[in-house]
Amino acid sequence: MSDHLLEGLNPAQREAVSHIEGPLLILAGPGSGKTRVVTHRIAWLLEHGVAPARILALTFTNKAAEEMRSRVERLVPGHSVWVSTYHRFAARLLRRHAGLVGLEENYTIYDADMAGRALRRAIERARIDPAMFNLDQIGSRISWLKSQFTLPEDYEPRPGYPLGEVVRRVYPAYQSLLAQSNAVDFDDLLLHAATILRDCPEIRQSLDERHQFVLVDEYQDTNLAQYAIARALSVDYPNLAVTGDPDQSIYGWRGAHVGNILEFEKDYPQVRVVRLEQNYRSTKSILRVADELIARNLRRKKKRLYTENAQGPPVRLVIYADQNDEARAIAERIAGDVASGRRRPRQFAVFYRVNALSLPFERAFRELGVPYQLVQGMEFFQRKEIRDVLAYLQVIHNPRDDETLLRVINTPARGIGRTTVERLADHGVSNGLSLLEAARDCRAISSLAKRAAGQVGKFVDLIDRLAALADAPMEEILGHVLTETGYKEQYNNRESEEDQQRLANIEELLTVAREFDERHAGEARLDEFLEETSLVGDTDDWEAESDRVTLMTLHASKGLEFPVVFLIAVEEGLLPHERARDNADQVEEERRLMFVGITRAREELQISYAFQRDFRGQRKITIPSRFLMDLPRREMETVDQRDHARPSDRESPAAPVFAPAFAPAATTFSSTPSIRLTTAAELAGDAVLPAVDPDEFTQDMIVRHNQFGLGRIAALSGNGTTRTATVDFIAPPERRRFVLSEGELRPLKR
DNA sequence: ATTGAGAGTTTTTTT
DNA sequence: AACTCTCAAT
Repeated sequence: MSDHLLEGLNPAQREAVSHIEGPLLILAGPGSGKTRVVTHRIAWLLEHGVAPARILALTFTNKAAEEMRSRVERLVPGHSVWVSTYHRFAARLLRRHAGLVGLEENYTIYDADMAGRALRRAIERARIDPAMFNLDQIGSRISWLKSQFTLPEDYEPRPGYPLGEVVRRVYPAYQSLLAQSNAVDFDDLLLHAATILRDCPEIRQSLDERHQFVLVDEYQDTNLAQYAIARALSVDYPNLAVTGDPDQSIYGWRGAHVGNILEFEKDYPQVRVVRLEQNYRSTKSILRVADELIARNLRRKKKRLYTENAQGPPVRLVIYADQNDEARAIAERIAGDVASGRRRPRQFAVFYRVNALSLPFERAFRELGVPYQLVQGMEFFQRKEIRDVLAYLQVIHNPRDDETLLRVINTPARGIGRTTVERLADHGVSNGLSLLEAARDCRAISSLAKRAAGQVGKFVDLIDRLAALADAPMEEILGHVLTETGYKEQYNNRESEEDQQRLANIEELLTVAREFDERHAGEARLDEFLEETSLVGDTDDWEAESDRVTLMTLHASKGLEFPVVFLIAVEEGLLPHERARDNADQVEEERRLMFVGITRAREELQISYAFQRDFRGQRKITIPSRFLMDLPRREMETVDQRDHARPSDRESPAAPVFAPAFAPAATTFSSTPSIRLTTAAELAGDAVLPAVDPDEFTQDMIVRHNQFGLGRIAALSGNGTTRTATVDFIAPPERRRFVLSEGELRPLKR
């Protein structure tokens, strides 16, 4: 009856899909059809009589959750299986049992920014000199402890470890500050949930019973708190199925515990282990390089990877003269393939270890008119203006939240300065009041200036007016927030690009609210809206559909695939990163990171490094990465591109002036002496292009235009100054005509 | 309350 | 190089 679910699967995949009861460990190599197996298994469970409400699938990202949900939906339309991120699951659990960990159900979830503010105050309160350690160091240490399921009272720092001593004092102060504001940070969601499950047998039992079949994705990335949650749900009903690949564990630095997957068999001795080793993604050439590399890691479960895919072209290993040549040559290679119609921009990806390496590529792509998207940057809900506006909603929902109140009390500026705030806070502390309550007393606080008291009074009235709307639709509440706080007004009269963008973002937020209202017709709830907006993440906004070259860090690339991958800057200090150098475990993690990058490639892979690189304002001769020694070099194509390089000891001028990359590229792949050809007039900013004789243009020639990017000449007509060309542009695809003597078009190559 | 100089940093970041 | 943070001056 459910044989269709096994169709087209290999024996290992079938074994995993048709497994029903008992613990299951799926070791899934890259490109082995893991998601397919997991979704088919859910469908299989449903077809074999498991009630949808008994199934819980936990993922790390919203994106993964969304993907899983929709793929199950395709197999079993109308299913109601709960697919959730760990954090969302924990947030729900916490909302029902907040009291058990000293919270109220209307608690606020702090994002990184708010958590940082709270931490700053906690450091002050613990009387630690903030200059001793930077905020991030302390913050990430606390975050690490939380991921290890270590509560403040359990923390014993190593003696003689100064940061540990500081953390020992700050951590409890930070936690009590959060508790006082009835707030949690991201780590707390997991920590509190795990604590409740550990300390309350009845709750644990009932949830275990409710979620009899638990599936966990990317198990190699679970930290101890997450592990505790998954295990607590699988005691009486040990139908825990985890999937993962130890070789793709790249979040150890955040507390992910590879041991969780390596030791799963100890936790559940009767576990069924299924290995998905056949790769359906990459060519033999690529997979072989990946396999050789990862085999050098000592602490791993041996796994052989194989594929029945084609051999494919050899993996290329290229050395460039410097970072600009690297970027330039790769951009040209991509531009060429796109222009010739061989590939689309979306088929390419460039991976690097740190975000700072993207710069030369952005410049090169822009100059060549190649569309690209940078996966990074500030995601919508983290933008300041959005956070500011949402902060008002948080205050309405959780009036005890001092931290957030501090954020909004003078945003936009309303004459409540630091001294005023301090006096309010003093009054609050000495009378056991929250900041908002203290503010209500403003007229009774003697230290407060008349004028200041008046401003505070107005602010309290404002909050009260907004709070009266708490049950209204989100769009309405937000509308009032925007007008009554004057937040929108402060941008209205300005014209700078930045402010216009902010206004547009605020408009966009209103749209988000409207959609939320529609989805929750009639009973839009503030708490759900806040939960939703707090727990949406980054990289969720990477668009697979848009036809652009992707630029991203190796970390961000996990879970994705591209026909052609360029892995750049494979140099000591960058990959492996210098911070990992002295620690064998960390070097192994760096190697896994490279493994992840390599295995994203389907058809073509190029690994490169530069002879010399400018980084952090310093020019250095690089040392090729030790990982290059781990590769099967004989089976690869090694290319030394340094000779083609232009001398690089001159300054690179600002890009826009030279935006027209009329650099005649000599041959494929070689870099071009573009800036060398710059004339004095161009240096002066006139951007006078060297004239191109209209007759030089030929049918099918690849040309570029400053505004429209790359295109191909579809037709030519006329002669001399009236000669015109019809050009088909690539992205976006459109056709335009040009009079060639006007000089807007340049051949890509001459 | 906002600006600016000067100093100090600098990975990766699913939530 | 580019960013953030701090502190002091306006």
